[in-house]
Amino acid sequence: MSPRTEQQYEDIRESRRSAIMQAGLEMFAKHSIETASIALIAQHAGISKGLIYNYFENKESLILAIVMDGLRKFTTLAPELNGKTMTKPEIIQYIERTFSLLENHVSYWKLYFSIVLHPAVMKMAEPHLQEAILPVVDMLTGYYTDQGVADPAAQALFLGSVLDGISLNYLVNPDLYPLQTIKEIIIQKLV
Amino acid sequence: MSPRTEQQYEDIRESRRSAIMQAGLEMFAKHSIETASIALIAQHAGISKGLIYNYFENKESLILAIVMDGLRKFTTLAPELNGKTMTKPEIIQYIERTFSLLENHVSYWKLYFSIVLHPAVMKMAEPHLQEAILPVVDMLTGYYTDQGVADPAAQALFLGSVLDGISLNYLVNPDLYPLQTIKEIIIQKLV
Amino acid sequence: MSPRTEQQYEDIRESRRSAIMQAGLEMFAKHSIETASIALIAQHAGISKGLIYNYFENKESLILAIVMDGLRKFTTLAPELNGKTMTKPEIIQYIERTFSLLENHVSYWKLYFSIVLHPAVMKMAEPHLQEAILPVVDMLTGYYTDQGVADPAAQALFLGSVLDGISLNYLVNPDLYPLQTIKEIIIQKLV
Amino acid sequence: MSPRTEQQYEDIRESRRSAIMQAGLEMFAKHSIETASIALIAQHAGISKGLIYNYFENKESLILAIVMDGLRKFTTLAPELNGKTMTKPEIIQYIERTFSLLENHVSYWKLYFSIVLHPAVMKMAEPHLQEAILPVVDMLTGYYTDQGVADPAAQALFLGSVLDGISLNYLVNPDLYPLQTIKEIIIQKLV
DNA sequence: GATGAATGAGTGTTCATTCAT
DNA sequence: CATGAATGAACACTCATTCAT
Repeated sequence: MSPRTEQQYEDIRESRRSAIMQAGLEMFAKHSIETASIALIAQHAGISKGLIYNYFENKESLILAIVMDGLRKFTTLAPELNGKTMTKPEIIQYIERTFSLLENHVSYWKLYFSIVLHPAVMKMAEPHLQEAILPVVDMLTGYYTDQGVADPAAQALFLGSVLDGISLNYLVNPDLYPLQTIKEIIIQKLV
Repeated sequence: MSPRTEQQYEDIRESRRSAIMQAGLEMFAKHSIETASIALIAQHAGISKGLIYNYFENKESLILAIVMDGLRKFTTLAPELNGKTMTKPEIIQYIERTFSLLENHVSYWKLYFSIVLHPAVMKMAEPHLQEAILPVVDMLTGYYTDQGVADPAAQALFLGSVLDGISLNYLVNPDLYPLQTIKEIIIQKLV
Repeated sequence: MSPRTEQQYEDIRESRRSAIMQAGLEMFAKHSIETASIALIAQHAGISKGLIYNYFENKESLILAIVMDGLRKFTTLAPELNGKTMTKPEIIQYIERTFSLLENHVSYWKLYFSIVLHPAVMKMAEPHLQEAILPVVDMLTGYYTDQGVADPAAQALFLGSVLDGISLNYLVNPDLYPLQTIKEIIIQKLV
Repeated sequence: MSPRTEQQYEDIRESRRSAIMQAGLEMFAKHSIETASIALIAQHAGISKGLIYNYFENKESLILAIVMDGLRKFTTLAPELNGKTMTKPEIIQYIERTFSLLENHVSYWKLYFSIVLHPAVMKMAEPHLQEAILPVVDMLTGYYTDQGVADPAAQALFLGSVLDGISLNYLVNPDLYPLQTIKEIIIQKLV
């Protein structure tokens, strides 16, 4: 008789929103950002097309929300430094966590790369990507500065690029890429 | 006013085909594979839409042709080995050539990555990509075997991944990425 | 905390219904019949979408109710004649009342005209419009018959058309249209 | 074998464009601007939806083109004055021409009114409407100035409003409205 | 070889309406 | 009485592809 309570509505919205983002992530990763239609995502989520627009203003907003959500997972990997710089065990742990994240969220990382390379979408996501990546780069730069290497910023950028390249190759064929062996090579050569 | 010779027709066809591929490459890189329409490519090439179908069966074929063409440029970078393995100067030269190619064909490499990440197109291009990359991986594996490292195949794969990662980061922002400094780091650490 | 009486329920219903119609009128006039959505009207009235359907069967019924309500305001302008015909002061007063109504209900009259011109809605509203306008036309015809003009019915129709035309032009730009001057011209020329 | 000549393409385009505008006019007048869909217009014109977009950028452009076309017919009604003012026979002839135009283009004038009253569309068409109407108002003002009436501008505006009102009432029910009789009343009372 | 008019399936998005609560 | 999540049909618009010339 009475309408649902505020809390009930909130719960419904939260779980639906999550489900749509999950379905979106899977379809975007499987098909590509343009090829995965809203209709397909809706079907995959088991809801009507129209409902997606009850939760996201448009396709772009949905993509951005997915990216931001994934980015949050990424940024929480870094240890709390509180002004100190990283120790060697910490950076090793950070690399290992990055690889775990990669293995546990293959779909998200596929999406991440397709966005980084997609001219239109990148324009929209880049500010947020930069914001998320900057503290990581700073952290790595601080580490290499402590190590006394010649050009710490370039060294940090290099490590970042290496992690990207490995991620990319791993994602193209997760089953065949020897991620563990590669991880050991990184730690041995670059840390 | 005599009719054109067979050879002349052949030349016209070849140069038209080339122009279409060039226009396609530029538009695919600037917009994205889905966003760049056949109409746009035709306009960019200064010809009619219909004519493109006189040279390529469909959009997919055009993309594949562009990729194969770029891949050919990539595979000819490797030195002629004739059964021998690479020397250190040769591998350094190979890395330098790779970077030159990158700097001279930014558009192509953007396209290359967007294809590698694009699920639908990749299915079509992957066999050819593998075929092109295999001899390079073999070559690098041979080099690391000579060096006596523990796992030469993994080491070769690692170097390939690193080159990919650097290419990717360079392409996202070619003006800001310190490609020369990074190159020196690679040679120092990985060769 | 006793339950509401029948009368209280009735009052709530009546005031809600009124508020919805007011919000509808404003939104239909501001946007247009098709562009003003039920969601917008609900928002403007400060209620939920669903509640509108508790008071009106559908969008069309809401429009019709608004039109009928406005029409009632219009028909009550005419003086009580009780079988007599209008005098000159009465017709002048009638014209002045019409213009006052126009100035006081700009939004309604915009809606009125958009409905008159709207093929689909008109089919639905026309019988009611005719029914409301007929006595006015009869009244004017009676007046012109008394004046002994050649074709009193045409004269009455003419005055009606003139009032429509002035209303239309006034509504398109209420601030710039010299309604008072125009009123004087009507009285001078047509009464 | 060879493609069509420029002239042939031009002819095709011209006749198709006309046909689309004609179909658009009819459907917009019959259903209303929002209710008449592009699909309906295409069907009425016997072509595909997509083709309309080969000739008009979007629905708005099609509407605007139809309005401008109709407006041109309207503005060519006025006599060539070359700085002189209108004589009484000329203004009578102008009014008669206006009514003929009305009778011959009922659909167009329905559309005209629906546009004038449509908030969104009006914003787009208003500058053009004003531009077209201004010289007519000036012409009428000149005439009344010659006649020595008290407020010639208001008088001209009044005549314009009257013509609008008559048009409106005529269009609502062309078969029953006594246009000829009304015309005589106008000439007798307002000229 | 070359053109561009034409098609039609597909896209993102909107919105009146329903209904469980 | 009142809510807003949910639906689905409809819409404007795009684009790879075909084909008469």
